Amino acid sequence: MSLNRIAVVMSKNIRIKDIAKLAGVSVGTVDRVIHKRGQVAPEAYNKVREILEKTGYKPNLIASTLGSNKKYRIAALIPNPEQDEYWQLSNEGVEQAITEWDQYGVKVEMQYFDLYSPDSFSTVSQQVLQSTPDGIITAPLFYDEAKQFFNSCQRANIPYVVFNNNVPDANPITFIGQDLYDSGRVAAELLQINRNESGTYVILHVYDDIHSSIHLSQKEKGFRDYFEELNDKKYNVISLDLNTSHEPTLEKDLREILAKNELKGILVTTSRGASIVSSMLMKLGKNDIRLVAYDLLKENKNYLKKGIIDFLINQNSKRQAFLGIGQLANHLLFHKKIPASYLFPLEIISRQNLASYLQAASH
Amino acid sequence: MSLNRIAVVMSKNIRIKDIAKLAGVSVGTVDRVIHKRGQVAPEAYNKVREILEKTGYKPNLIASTLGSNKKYRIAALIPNPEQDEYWQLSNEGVEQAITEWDQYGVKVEMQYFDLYSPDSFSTVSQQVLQSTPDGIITAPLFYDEAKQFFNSCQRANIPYVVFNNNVPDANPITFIGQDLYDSGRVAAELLQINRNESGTYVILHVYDDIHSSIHLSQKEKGFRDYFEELNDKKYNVISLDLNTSHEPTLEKDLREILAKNELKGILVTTSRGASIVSSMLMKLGKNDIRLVAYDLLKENKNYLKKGIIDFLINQNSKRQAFLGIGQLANHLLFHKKIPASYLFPLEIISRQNLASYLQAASH
DNA sequence: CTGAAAGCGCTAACAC
DNA sequence: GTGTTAGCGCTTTCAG
Repeated sequence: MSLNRIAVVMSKNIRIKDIAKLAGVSVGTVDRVIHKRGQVAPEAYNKVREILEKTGYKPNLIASTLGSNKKYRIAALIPNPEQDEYWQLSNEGVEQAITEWDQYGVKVEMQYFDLYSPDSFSTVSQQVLQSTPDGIITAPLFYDEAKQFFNSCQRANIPYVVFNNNVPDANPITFIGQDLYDSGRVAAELLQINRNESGTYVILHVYDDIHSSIHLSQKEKGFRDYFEELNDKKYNVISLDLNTSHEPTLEKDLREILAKNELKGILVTTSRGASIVSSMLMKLGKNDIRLVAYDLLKENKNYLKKGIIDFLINQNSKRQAFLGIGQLANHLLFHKKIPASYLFPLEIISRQNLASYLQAASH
Repeated sequence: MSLNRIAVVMSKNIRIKDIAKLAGVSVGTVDRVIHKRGQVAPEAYNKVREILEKTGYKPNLIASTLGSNKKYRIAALIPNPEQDEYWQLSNEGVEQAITEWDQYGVKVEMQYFDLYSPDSFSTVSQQVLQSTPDGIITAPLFYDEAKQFFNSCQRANIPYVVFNNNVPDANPITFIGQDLYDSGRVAAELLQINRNESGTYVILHVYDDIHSSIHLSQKEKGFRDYFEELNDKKYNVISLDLNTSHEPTLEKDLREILAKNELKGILVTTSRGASIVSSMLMKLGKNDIRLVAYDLLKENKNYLKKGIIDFLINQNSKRQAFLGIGQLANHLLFHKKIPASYLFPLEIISRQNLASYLQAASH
C-alpha cells in the first residue's frame, strides 16, 4: 500500500498511530521525534521525519492538551485596580481570561502592585517569582524595576508577556499595546481637521508621573509632528505638565490655560486627566474648544455624550490584558508561534459610535 | 465525606465520574441527564441535577469534542469574491475560519452565488440544502429569496447565521453586522465636525442595486438625522442614486454634482463607489471637499493615504465572516449560548490610524 | 533506545 | 432505565 494510496483513501487527518505504522516504529518513538524528547536511533529518527514530511502531519491539539493533562499557572502582575479606573479595565480583562481559560486547565493568579510605588512592584514581583508560575504577564510601568524583573524571569526560564507599554530590551515573548506615536498623530488630526483658523493647540499631561514619561512623550512627538508636517505657521503647539494631584492647584493652572482666547484644541494624554479638564471647560462655558482624550472611563464617556469631549482614543486595556493572557496560554498549551508584538488599532470614538463600542465590549 | 470536604480537598475540576459517584449512579446516567438523551428515572434525574448544581459542574469541552469525535460541515453561502473586493474580504474571513476550526473537526464549504443575480442565489441555496450541512452562514442580499431559503433551513432544522445585513423575520441563531443608522450618523459627524460654514452635504449611493436599498436607506436616515438635529438652516443635505455601472454616465453625473460650489462634504455609502468619486475629485482638484466612505478596499486605502478620502468607516466584513463561523462552530461543537446579535463597532479610520488597523488585521 | 500500556474526561454503543 | 466499556489522539511512565 503506497503512501499515495493511503492519502487518497483516508483523507481523514493522519494520526501518530498512522505515522508509526508507516515508519515501522511505535507511537512512543514517533512522539519522541516530534517533541525531541528522549533518544532516538538516527535511522528511526530519519524515517519518522520523512514520513512526517510526506504526510504533512498536523498534531491534534485537542488530544494533545487532554493527553498531557497539565495544569498551568499564569501570574498577572498589574497595578491595583482600585487606584485607577484604567487599570480596573485591565483587571476586567484578566478576569475574563480566567473564565475563558479555566476549562483548559490554565489558572491565572492576580498580583497587584501599587501604581505609584516602584518598591511595591519590586516586592510583588519577587513574590511572583517565588511562586514559580509557568508564565507571567505584566505592565512594566517602572523601567529599572521591570528590567530587573525580566532578567530574573529569563534566568528562571519563565516566559512573560508585556502589555500596555514596552520598555527597551524587555524581550518578552510578545508585546501587546499601541503605537503611541501614531496615537498622538490621530489626536492631532482630530483636533485640527476642518479647522482652518489659526490658533493654539495644547497637549496636557495631567497627573503625569515620572514613570510614564516615555509613554507620554511618544504621544507628544506624534502630536507635534502632525502639526509640523502641515507646515503652517498659523498653528501653535504647546505642551504642559500638570503633574500634581492637588486639585486646587490643578484647577488654578487649568483656568489660566483655558482662558487663552486663541486656544482651539486640547489633547489630554492621561486617561484619567480628561475629567478635570472637561469639568473646567464646562464651568467656563468654553464650547468652541475641541477636546480629545483617552479611554472609555465612566467620566470620559459622560463628557463625550455631553459633547465636552469630542473624541476618545480607545487604548482598550481590557482587551490588551485578555489577549495577553490568551497569547501566553496558547504558547504554554499549544506551543503556538506568537508574533513578537501585537499592536492594537487606534480606535476613534465619538458620540456617534460610542454605543457601538460599548455594546461590542459586552460580548 | 461531605460535599464541602470534597470541594476543599480537590479544588481540581470536578468530573462526570465524580458526579456519578456522588449521585450514586453511573457516568452513563450522568451523561444522559446532562445531554437530555435517553430516559432517566425521575429520581436519578433529580439527584444528578442536584449534584450538578451543588458542585457547579463545568464540562471539559476539550475532552467532550475529542470523545464525541464528530465532524461538522458548515456551508458558507456568499457572493462570488471575484465580483467585488468587499466580498473578497468576507471570503478571506471564511478562509481564516477554515484553518482556525479545522483542528476541531469543523469543515467549511464555500458556495458562491452571483452578486447580482437573485436566481443564482436560489439555485446555489438549493444545492446547499441538498448537501445537508450541519450549519449555514450567509449574507441575505436578496430579500425574497433569502426568506424562502431560511424557511427551508428551519424546516430542515439546520441552524444558520446571518451576517452583513439582516432581513426582517430572518430568525437566525445570530446576526452579525453593524448598526447602519449609527453608521450614517458617524459619517455625518465626520463631515460636519468643526466646519461651521454653511454648505451642502451629499450622500451618494453609487452602483446601488435594488437589493441593497434597505441597507443604504438606513445609512441615509442616520446621516440626515444628524444634520437635522443640529437644527441649523445653513446645512443643506441631499441624496443621490447613481445606480448605473456605465462609467461615462457616472462620470458625467458626478462632474455635475462635484461642480457645485457650496459642496462641503460627501458620503459614499457603497464601499466600491468611493474610488470613482475620489478620482473625480482629484481630477477636478477639489481639495476642500470632505469625503467619507466605507471599508479598507485597496483603492480606498490609497485615496485615504493621498488625502482624498478623509475617513473610512470599517465594516470589517472579513471579521464578520470569521466570527460568524466561529459562532456557528461554538453552537455546534460546544452548544454554547450565542447572543441573538453581534453588532460590530463602527471603526473610524483616517490617514493617521490606518497603519494600526492594517497591522492588526494581519494577526 | 524502544514498545506497551495506562491514562486524560467525555461519548456512545451495547448489554442487561 | 441503567451500568459497562471501548474508543477519541496524544502523553508519559515503565519495563526491557
